[in-house]
Amino acid sequence: MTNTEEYSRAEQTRARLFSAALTAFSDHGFHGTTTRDIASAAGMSPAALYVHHKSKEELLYLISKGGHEQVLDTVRTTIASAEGSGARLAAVVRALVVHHARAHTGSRVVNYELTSLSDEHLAEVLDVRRRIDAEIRHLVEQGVAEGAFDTPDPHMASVALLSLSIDISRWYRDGGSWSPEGIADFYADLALRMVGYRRG
Amino acid sequence: MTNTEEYSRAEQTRARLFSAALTAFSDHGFHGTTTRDIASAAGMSPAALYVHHKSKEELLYLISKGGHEQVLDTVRTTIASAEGSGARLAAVVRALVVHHARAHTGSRVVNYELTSLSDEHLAEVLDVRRRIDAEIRHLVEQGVAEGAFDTPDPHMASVALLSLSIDISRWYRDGGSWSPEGIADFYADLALRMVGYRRG
DNA sequence: CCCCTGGCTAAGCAACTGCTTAGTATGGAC
DNA sequence: GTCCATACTAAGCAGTTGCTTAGCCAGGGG
Repeated sequence: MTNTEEYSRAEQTRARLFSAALTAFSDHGFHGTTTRDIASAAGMSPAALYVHHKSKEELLYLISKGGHEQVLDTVRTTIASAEGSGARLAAVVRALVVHHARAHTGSRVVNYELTSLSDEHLAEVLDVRRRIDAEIRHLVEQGVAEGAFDTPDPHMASVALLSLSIDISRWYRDGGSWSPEGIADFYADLALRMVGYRRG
Repeated sequence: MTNTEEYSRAEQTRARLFSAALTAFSDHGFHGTTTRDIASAAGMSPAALYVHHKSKEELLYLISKGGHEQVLDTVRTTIASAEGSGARLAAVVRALVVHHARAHTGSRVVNYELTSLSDEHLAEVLDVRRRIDAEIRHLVEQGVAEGAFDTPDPHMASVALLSLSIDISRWYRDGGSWSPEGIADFYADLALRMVGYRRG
């Protein structure tokens, strides 16, 4: 091993290919992106991609899986760090909004390119997705059980909450008049209204 | 003219190509769909596509433009047919939800394949989109002016309302346990909560 | 000094892409 | 019956696709 640095040369190259693929997939879609696009954006020849990754699809898989796991992690950490259903929901929505706005490029790939994954990879990603859904659903159901929330359908409400956050990656643009944090504050309030939160 | 029927043979063929393209674009994306896919799904040779359409992109344009115009039309008609800001908002959201659920295949293309349009076509479609946004924004602003709605940011609230409706086309699946109408009723209530509606 | 390994490239293959060309079948007008 | 516009197809062209092959090159260990 020649790895005296924190990250080996191979790891740095892999990271460059990863982020080149992420940007390209976000801008032109998976099928609209060529391996030559990715390689040249990473400053390498097309063949170099295959030194570090099995296929173009594997890059999409790494992006999708990693992106979903990051969201799941954020949700779990946020829920654990707040007390009370109202504060928890507000904090989670805030975190989800900030994430989907700041990382809107990656989030677009994560949420809109799933159909280009292989069956096995898709199943894996959908599994993480189900865990994210479950976290939000439990949070809303707990709030209702406690009497802090009032909604006729906790499941549908949780779908709507996640939906609202995810869709930010579709319309958010850098340099607009709304900051991720500004949207997050507004959406956190919106979320409490949606679940019929009443101060306890 | 040989057109004794209501629709000429050419019009029927164009419609078949249109709906074949719509399904294919929705399933595999614009770049993931080949002209051969579209033609064979419509029961024709690849060359037949070019008898009726200038290019593959033109089909996407027709789908996107038509889809957006249909939404604008629905929104305007619905607003005109209801009285009072609360009833209007509920009716519009209901209509938007039903549309994006029933026509989720087409709506996916309409909302997620815009980047594959030519610059001119994209500009045209974004123009219709801006008019849809404006309708919703005016509706919310009017409700606030009347004192029927209470929200700290009518513009952001209207973006959230549209966002929630559009994202249905991403997650809705036929044959699930939720009907378009069931979701619509829930979302109409959600919308009123989001804008802080108070009975007047 | 030589060699070997990890990281990379030039060249290219077979399949596929959007779209065109040149031509065929059909059915109504006259 | 002849004509002709309309609706279509078989074949193919030039460029592009994902990915492979064969080999080059730097640099550390022996």
